[in-house]
Amino acid sequence: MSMEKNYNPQEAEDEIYKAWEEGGYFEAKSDSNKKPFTVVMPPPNITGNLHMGHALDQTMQDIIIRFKRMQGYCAVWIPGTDHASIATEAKIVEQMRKEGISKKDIGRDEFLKRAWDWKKTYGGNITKQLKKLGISCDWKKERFTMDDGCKKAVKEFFTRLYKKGLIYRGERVINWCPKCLTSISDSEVEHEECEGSFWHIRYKVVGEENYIEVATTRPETIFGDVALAVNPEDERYKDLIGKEAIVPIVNRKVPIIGDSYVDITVGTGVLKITPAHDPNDFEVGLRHNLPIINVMDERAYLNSEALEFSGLERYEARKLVAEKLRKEGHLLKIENIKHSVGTCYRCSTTVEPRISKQWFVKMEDLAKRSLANVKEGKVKFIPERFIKTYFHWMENIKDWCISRQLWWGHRIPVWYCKDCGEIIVSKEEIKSCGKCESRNLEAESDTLDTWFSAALWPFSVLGWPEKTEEFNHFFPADVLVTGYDLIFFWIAKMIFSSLEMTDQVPFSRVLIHGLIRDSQGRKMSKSLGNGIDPLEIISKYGADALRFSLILGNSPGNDLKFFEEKVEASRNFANKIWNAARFLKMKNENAEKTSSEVSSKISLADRWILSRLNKVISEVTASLEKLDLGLAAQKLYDFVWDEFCDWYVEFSKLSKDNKTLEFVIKSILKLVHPFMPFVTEKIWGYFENSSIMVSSYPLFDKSNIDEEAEKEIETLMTVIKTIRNMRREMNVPQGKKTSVYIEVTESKFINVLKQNKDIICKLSYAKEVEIENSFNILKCKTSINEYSKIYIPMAELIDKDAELLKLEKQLQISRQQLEKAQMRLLDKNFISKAPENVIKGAKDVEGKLRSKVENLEKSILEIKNL
RNA sequence: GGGAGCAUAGCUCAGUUGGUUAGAGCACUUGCCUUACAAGCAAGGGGUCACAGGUUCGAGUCCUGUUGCUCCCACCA
Repeated sequence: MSMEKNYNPQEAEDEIYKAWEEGGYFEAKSDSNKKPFTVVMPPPNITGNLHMGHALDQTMQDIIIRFKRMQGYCAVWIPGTDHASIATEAKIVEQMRKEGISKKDIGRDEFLKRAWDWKKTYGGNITKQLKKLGISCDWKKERFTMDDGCKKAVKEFFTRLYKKGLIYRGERVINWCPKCLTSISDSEVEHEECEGSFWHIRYKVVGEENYIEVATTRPETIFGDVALAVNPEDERYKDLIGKEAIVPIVNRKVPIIGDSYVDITVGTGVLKITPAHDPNDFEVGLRHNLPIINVMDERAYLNSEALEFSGLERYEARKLVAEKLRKEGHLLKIENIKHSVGTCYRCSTTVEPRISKQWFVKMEDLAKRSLANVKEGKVKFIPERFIKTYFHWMENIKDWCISRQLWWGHRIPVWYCKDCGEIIVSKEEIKSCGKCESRNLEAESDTLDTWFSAALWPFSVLGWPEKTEEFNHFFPADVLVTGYDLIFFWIAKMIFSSLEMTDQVPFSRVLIHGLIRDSQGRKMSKSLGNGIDPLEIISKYGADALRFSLILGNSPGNDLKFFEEKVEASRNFANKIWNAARFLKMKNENAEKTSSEVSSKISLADRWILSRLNKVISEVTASLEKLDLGLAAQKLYDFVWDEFCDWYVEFSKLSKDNKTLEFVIKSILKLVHPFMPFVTEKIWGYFENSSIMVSSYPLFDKSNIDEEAEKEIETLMTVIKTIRNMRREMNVPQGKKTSVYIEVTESKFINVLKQNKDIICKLSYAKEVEIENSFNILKCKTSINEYSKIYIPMAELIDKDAELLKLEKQLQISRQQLEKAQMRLLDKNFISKAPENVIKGAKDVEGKLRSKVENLEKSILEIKNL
């Protein structure tokens, strides 16, 4: 089968992926006696569509796992999806809204049935899309965060923490999303800087004529005011402590209290205390035994506490309350300020602090332990700097609110006895109260934070809490790949959960990547409409091109801007490899036809490329071991394109022996395979009967390192480049062959140059090449490098003056460089302090420059004497 | 308020533990359909590595400060 002129990914990819799956190459057996290497996939949301972030994340994991698999590890990559409780529930609710029904209309069971149906229909979309990227995860091990195994793990986790006293239920002011209608945790709140106002309101002091001025950003919560607070140290107000003030509009008498929480420098230094609507006010309220008045419902509409404002939405109410305050003369002024507002990370609605009963995980001890383990280096962050982010967060962590007022999710395994009030926490379904034997039980209706189950992912996917062979073999994971935006949401939670449940860290290294932005550096988002669909890019350029462009030249942890041009360049690279292979194939076929004898003697070019290949193998392997994927890709790109294609392939056109060519191409295919799995597999198929996936990764072979050959080839290249450059300067068209005379000034290279005359001749487009120690040729175009002086006889084209000018300019530059180099060598400090190899390098440079200067001087003299 | 990152060619970015002449891709100029590849080949132009100090024989790289941009965290009502 012949190879087309250009590689066509569209035709190849799906077929290859199918063959891989059918071949079972993605599967890892836990009974394998190979050393395990484990990667656990961050589960994409079932509601999600493939975006560039996934593409990056998945590609990185795939490169690592393919590399390790080829190295001979029992490499397993476990895929799965996340139930994404808020996002999915919102989707179902929206779907129902279109049908004109609500959650209440159909009830919990019917709702869950719909949700599961939805999951069955659409939940697999994202996995289908992932496959387009060519990822080699073990689909037979695919999991879902709400499958039976995960349910078991969640119950185990919850009950064990509860028994240890690490989970508790309590009434707190939590973050409430009035749109999603659920509590959310601190990490699910995003802070946004926005324009706001300070409303300065006066409160009358009871029994006195004076007023106190209070500044607030939220006048609508005035109905929940239960005190005014000042700092006891504040000279302006300390006499007021113990007195009472009257809340305007509601005309309620409230105490004026002293609390050191109040910041003297902020606003007027007086704070209105609204315990139901601010977490700090809540704390103040606790300290001073104040009542709690909730003035809003779950949608953030004012309730009956708000008098005539009841039933109004919070922003509407804010306006009207301020207006009434103004009319009554209590509004002193409005000051424009910038302040930060918490918003829901799912729907961007401004969160409402809300008092309610919720379940919490006590974080202090868990955080301490996970901090200690990371500090000991049991989990390494790549790049390292993110460890600081992690430490800072862990050191300042507060209890984690885990209950959600949603239906789609893991139901909290708790029952309340309606008779004796007992709280029963159990992994099993409970029918009667263990204390009073009453059967009058009520199950907890809340579900758990999605991240609660995600926290267990690295071990729940391996069968935990059951004692499975897989868990023993594959846990803990070796690498976790994810974005820096998930450090708090996920990485931190996995670490403490794993330590608590398994006494081990969940993974030894975390590879953190950045965000993908559009070409202007903006986040890709639905609202901006600047998202680029990876599937479209794949269908246009192929998955390999997309993968490579996301990896090439990117260092870990940095954001990256997406440019289609880069994908194009990557596609061209795939095509370049394709064509190198095509060249080999054609060459092999021709050789068969002519069936001429090939010499078994290994040529200089062969020695050189094998030496270079082995250095590249060693460098790329080292980069991949360090998880520096971008650097590895860059090294491969440079080697394949510049050294192999541009030089070696050209050299090989003069040789009948294809052995080294074939060996190097096959090695390149293997090295590139983790990055570009499809094109390498496709090409491999033209030469081998097996899959490249089961081939072994190239090993560094020290015996192939040949410094002499490298040095000699470098000399050849320099000479060839000089000739090409001369031709270009003289405007000799590519097709026109010239004679070339090479006067070798560095005599040790004369044999090499002579032996490889044919190479020089071909690659410098020469008619004939003469190589000697000296020539006596006049009226020639000349050029000088450190090894030689080159003549091209094109007398009619030579402008003597111009030539002189050029050479003199060159001489001047070279002299300056030489002078600098000599100064260095004369510097006693340098000679005594610099390491030997550096001094040797400096001497080499000086030698080269000196001979170049000498050559130039000689040439100038010759031309002058013409 | 605290922390982190970035600043290198027109654009996007690499640049290992400091080592001398700072790289790549894209873009640009010029010439080539040289039978692997025009998705290509060859040659070329373009950089006081943000600024100011310091350490060092030697600094894009390490230290200090300044400026500009970005992000994260935080209970200033």
